[in-house]
Amino acid sequence: MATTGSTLSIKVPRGFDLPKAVCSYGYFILAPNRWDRATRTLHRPLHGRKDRLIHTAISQKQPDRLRVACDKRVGKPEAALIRSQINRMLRIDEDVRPWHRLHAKAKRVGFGRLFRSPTLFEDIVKTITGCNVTWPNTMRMNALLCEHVGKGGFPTAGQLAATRADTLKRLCKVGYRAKRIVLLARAVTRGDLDLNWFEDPARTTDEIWPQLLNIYGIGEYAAGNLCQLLGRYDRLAIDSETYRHFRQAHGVPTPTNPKKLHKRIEKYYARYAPYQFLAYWFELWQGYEASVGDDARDWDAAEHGPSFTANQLK
DNA sequence: GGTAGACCTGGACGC
DNA sequence: GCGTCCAGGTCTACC
Repeated sequence: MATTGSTLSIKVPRGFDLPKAVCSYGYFILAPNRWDRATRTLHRPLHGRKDRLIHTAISQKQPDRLRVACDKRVGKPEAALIRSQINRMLRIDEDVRPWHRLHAKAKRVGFGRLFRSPTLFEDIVKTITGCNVTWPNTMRMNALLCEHVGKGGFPTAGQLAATRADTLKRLCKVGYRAKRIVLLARAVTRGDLDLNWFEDPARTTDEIWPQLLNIYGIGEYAAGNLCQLLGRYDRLAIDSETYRHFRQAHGVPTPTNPKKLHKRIEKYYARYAPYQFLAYWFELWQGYEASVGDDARDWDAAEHGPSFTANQLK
């Protein structure tokens, strides 16, 4: 880190644990995030004023605050931008107490904050790159998006809107997803799709759900995943991996009709309402850790990344 | 409303 | 080395 940079401090609530907040959802493995397991530091380029890239190193030396080392000098307005993005990624402001009252085991191990991206736009693109593809391929697409379009950071909507779908397909190997990503980026930059609308806590999940499905390329699984990324855990994101997990964890035989299993899964997790997704993800994540044989905080992206796929865990 | 096929890529496998 | 098949979620055309 250059000596000409700035260091910021972010206050965190009691019990906040940076490694647990980071290593809680697969997106922490995706570029441009980089988790240094030896130093328990998250390295992440963020966008400052006028979209300039600021490389940050986020660590927790004290229980009540995070230390953010920036490679550039940042003024007050830019520091606020950086803080707000880190706040979103780590869900620092989210109140996990109601969830912990409902799930004693999750409380005991400090599980409750799921890692996400600094912007909803990035979360949507990451969700699209996670659909209909194995996890190592998702890792590759995100790395190539950052390398070829984002100039090292995650591409902004403006950068992606200015890219042709053919170019994206060729350089970033995103396949048919290229058109979906470019259309999304152009809708955002034109103002046709207001992402702030989705972040408004006053909206109900029932209001948000059909609007998510209206986004080209977002189906039921992706919409469910985006709901949890928006802090709404009352919808599940059911995919082939959910089926695999539920069958294994709950001793359910492979059904002849997947729709019946779908309903059974929804019925089972309804007991944790409105935190169905957290309850599901808690089970799944513990299963991953048991399978890998390591605490998620000690995972290495290259070594453990390929484990995140139903086929590998059968 | 339900369903089959296309969309892409990387990896596994057989030859 | 080449061809074929498979996994993965969403969209579209068709019945």
